[in-house]
Amino acid sequence: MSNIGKIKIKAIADLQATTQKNVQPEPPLTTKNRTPEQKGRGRARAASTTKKIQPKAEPCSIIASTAFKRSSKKTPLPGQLRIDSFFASAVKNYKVNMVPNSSSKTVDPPLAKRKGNPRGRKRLFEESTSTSFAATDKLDAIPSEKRVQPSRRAKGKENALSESEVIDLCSEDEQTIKTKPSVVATPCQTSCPVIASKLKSPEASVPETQLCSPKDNLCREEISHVPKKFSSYNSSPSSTVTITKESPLAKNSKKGTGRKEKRPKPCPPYKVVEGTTFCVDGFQFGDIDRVTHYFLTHFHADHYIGLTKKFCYPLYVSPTTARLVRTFIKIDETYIYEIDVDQTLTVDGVEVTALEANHCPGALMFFFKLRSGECILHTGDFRASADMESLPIFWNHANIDLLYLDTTYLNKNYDFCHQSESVDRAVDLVRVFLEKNASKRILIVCGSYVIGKEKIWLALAKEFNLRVWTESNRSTAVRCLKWPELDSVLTEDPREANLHVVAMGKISYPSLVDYFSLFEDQYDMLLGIRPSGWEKNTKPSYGKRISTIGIEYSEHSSYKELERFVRFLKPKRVISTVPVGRDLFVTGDVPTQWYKYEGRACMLSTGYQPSISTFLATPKRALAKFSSDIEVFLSPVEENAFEGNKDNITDHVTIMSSPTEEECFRNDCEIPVKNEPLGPDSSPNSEIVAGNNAMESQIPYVEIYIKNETLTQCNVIEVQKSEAVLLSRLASDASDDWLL
DNA sequence: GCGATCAGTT
DNA sequence: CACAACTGATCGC
Repeated sequence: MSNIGKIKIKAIADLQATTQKNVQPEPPLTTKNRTPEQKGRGRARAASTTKKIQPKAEPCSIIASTAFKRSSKKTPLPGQLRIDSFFASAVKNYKVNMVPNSSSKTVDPPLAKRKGNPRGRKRLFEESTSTSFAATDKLDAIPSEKRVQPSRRAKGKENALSESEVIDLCSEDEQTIKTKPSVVATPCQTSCPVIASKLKSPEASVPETQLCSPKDNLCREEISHVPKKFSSYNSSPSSTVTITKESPLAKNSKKGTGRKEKRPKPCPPYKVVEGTTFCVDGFQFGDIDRVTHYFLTHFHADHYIGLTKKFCYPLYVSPTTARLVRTFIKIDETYIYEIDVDQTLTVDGVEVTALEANHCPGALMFFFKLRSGECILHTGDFRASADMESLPIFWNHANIDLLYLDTTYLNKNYDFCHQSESVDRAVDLVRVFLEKNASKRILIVCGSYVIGKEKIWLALAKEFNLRVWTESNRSTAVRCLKWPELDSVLTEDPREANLHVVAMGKISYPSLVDYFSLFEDQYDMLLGIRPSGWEKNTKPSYGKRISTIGIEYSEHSSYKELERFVRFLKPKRVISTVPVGRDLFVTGDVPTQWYKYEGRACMLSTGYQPSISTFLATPKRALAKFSSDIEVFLSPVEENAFEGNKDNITDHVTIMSSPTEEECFRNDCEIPVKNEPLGPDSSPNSEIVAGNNAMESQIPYVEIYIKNETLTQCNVIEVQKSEAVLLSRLASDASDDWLL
């Protein structure tokens, strides 16, 4: 094959230089380029280091940062090549030359923090005690329509199993009922998770650094208010986690008061990460047997429900969520472990990496890499985006064994525009409204959750130069976000603000009528804004005094976004974490064709993979390390091109296009691959054909034959051979049945 | 005062 | 009517 017609477009070194790939910890971001959230993070950290022992901030403990600019595009650019085609069309004798093990980043565990005292008691979302305006409390209470509560149903009737029942999480398919383990640990063992970890098998024992440090004293102190835990720590170590039906949180049962025993809900299996003793977003199930660490993905009530100040296990949260938990729930500081976006901690031998979930502020996804090498992603609540496909961790860990997926909108009917479009639409509608009523004094009232939806009201405030007032609980929450732009528009005095942010439930006509009555003297009109996933195609309602507009705005993935995300990850298994009805045990059904690839036909899937250019632009993706004494081989093409002068080209391979292939493209015929016939799936529609026929000679190279008109001027791309190996690995994983 | 849990709201 | 995420109310301690 000749090199005629090949043009070297860009050395990978240049690409890497521009993307600061993999090598060093990311330099501090300039304020200018950071998102408010990121800015907040930095500040929060600086501010919070006074008391708390931070996890070791070794450079290697932070795998990578994805704090690069995120595109708002939902689909790859037209000219981009899709890597799924690359995977799918691997030639039949595709062989992979595995490199010497890349130096894996080892990460030190977050050190145990043992200090702090239980704090005083306070209600969640208590009323603020002081505002500059007397109406504030009144505002907080609006609307306070009294409802008569019907008589309540019997407690615990739903899913109530006998206390001797446990769920075996060996297999998601086989939830068998077993007898509760008879072994009960001592009070301190059971109440102190750190001690509890020690009781586990040797290989599962925690590092010294994770043990209770002021020797267990605190653990003992905790016993007094720690509910007794029924656990079996002497059972053999395995991936099995059992969940007791009876909870020690049923402290009432211990009091012998004769009161009917209160049992927590049984814990659905998807709350516990398989192969670990980690529970994600499951706090309402009492003590879960053998669960030693808890993770809270974000601070929304349906996720932290059950988390109270009595909580006494290690809790892993983002810094933002940590501030919210400290503020509203006040669990013992001892148990809060912060993990920031793109940070990796080793927890009980499991590498845990936090990823931005694109949900509400502080929302995380958790990527678990088990001792076994198994990789598990838990999305928490998230909104999938194409940008996530550039996350280095997905490229550096090509195999996801299990995906816990937020399937909130797992229905083809759910299709949302991008959040930026929602924001633009809100701004446009408000602008039109303001222009049409230019002579009027207008109060804008925007619905919101305690956290979430900030982008909408912040955009309005900035665009129209509005001051913002919000209810006291939300105001407190917003301060926890450490988002300077939000702080800068907020005011304590509702009279000073012409944009009020209130609970979503108050954005209804009758409620707004009541609300407006408080400000009639100050305004002529009120415009209510409802940002919600349900506001698709809803028409604004314009009234003489009260108007409302709905803004399609979702913080969960649309169906298409979900599909694309799952197709991108190609996990071996998927477990939905979203119940479809009232029964927490019944969750969504993720279409298996999104991730199960059987036979060749399935490998022709299109449309949901990132492009090669996305891959190349991914900052900090891992590069396999080559030691200097490994001889570097070149593809035959390169050898021809450089006539054996390997020294100049020692660390690259070639991704090249073939003139023959271009010709074939023009002629719409099959693409010949060097020395090999094409596999049957390499139809003319394949955009990229990858080949590596160098297994015999252990040559780490990959050739990618590009078939795309837009790249005819840039047919040859150099990549580092280690990247080629990574590509090979990805390709081989995706197409095992194409290997000899 | 606290936590559990329900119904109701958008 | 989907729904998530509250919000308010009651109950039992």
